[in-house]
Amino acid sequence: MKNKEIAEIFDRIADALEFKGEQFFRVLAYRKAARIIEELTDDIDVLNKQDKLREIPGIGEGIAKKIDEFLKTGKMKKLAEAMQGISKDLLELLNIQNLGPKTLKLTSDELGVKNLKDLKRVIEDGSLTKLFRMGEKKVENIQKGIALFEHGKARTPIDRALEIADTVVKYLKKSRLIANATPSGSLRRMKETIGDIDILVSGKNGKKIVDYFTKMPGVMQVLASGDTKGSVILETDLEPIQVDIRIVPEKQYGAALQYFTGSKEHNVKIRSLAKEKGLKVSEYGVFRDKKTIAGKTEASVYKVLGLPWIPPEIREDRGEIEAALANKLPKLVELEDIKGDLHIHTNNSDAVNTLEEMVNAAIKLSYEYIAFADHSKAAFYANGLTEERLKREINAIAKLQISYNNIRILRGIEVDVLDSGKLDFSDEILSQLDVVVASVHQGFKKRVTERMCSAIENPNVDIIAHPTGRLISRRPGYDVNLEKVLEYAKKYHKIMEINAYPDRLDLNDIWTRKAKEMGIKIAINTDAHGIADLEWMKFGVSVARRAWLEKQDVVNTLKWKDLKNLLNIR
DNA sequence: GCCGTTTTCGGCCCGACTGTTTTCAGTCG
Repeated sequence: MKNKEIAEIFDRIADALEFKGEQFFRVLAYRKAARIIEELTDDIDVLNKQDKLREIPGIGEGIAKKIDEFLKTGKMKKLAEAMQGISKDLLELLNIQNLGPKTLKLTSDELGVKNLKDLKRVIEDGSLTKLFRMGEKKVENIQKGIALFEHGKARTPIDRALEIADTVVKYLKKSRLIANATPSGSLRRMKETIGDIDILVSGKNGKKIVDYFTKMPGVMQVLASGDTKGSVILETDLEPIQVDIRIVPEKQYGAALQYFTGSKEHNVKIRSLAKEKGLKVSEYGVFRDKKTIAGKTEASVYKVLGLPWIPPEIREDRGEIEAALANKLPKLVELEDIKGDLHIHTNNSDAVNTLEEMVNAAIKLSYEYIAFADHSKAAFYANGLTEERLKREINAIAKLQISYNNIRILRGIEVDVLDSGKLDFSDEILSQLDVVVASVHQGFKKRVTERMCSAIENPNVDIIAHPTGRLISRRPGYDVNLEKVLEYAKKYHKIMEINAYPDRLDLNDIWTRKAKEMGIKIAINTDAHGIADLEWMKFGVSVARRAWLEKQDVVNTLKWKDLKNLLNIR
């Protein structure tokens, strides 16, 4: 698929045009196109051949033509034209905080800056300070931006970000000045990784609150501190992270929460919808002329626009506003709907807890069932089970089940899909199990699509685990044609997994939604290697919610007797 | 560049903070 490549080209064009001072909205159009194409699950080449590109909102005549040009010739004239006289190295510098397109253009025109090295040089020799509207402070801020840029501003995984946000909220709430504090932004939308942590605060004395905030333990640097806004870089035991707070009066909390939760794209659409109705939406409320007509609660903001409240997880401008207008919002699956976990490890392979300890932990979560899926023998690095040890585990589970009548303990395996495409255990053994979870753990570049498809064809296989194998910010995932794998899953009625391990979250939101649209059932599993990991279920549910999944799309929301039928368990 | 039951032209979300200025431009979210 050329989707990613094309999205990157449009982003590059947007950068170049922005740098050159092209009309803001034209730049925006390219950025929007890039985002849409990046999120597309269909092959752009196929869409183009079917002449369907123009049906996608945000892709018009101009962009469609450029895509066609690129797919046919491998080139795009517009890119070469936009890049005329500038280099990739120069545009990279736009990622430096406090250095925007205007300033970069000026340094390039006046001082001949072409790359990071040049930029550092003009700071060193003092020539940057001499530019129009440039002063010492601005240069200092650009230097700080460079430091962050060089450090590589990594995005923080959702689980870590939640912990940090929790610490900040606790600190804030200790102050009497503060009535309320809520994590918002991408954190509230439960994106898989978080850039900055945004926290909305209500209280009366903004200035004092910001002061208190910037004095929090661990603050390395204060980026901004005004009457209603504060921004700091916070030291953590991993990477430093930016934390922003925004202070509003109690009666504007809903409007501010709506605004601060985003996404930006969602808000742009909400605000333009308001405009059509002669209203104005800002973080201070919804206004008709100068009169406030909503804003105390988030629901009130949506209501005056004629919309039901929209759950934060789907506020990405991926059709949620249109669905809300048509009163067709999904009733999203919730953590409380989950009745079991179908992918759990024990100390029989590479995990820390025993069968019984895991069973007891599952009972505490009020689960009706759990399935043990230890590794198979090919996963020797994970102390995978041999046939003999699997048999022993099966017997142990049978024994355990006798003393636990309030939970069903399912006999399963996470069986490796071998390089040949065969499974690591014979059909005879697999057929004795309640749940077979198949996954690829090796040979990431060896015909992964074909191997997965042949695993799906095996009648003993129930679930395909972590279908792309990606590890967030660490490993891109297998070389796999997911579209084809999903088609097979659909054909053979197999279940696809959302692996809730925070570094995996695999399938992701976009592909899970695609799977749902194809009518494929999903299992949300933690892949727990210890009791504490069972809590990861909430991250998996968040992915499901971001993918618009409803309770009936997720197999482990089923009652035991229904799951039993689905899996044909004796 | 995209888009359209007010438009095929003229809009396109809205505001805070900072630094460098004497009223505003640039950056960010």
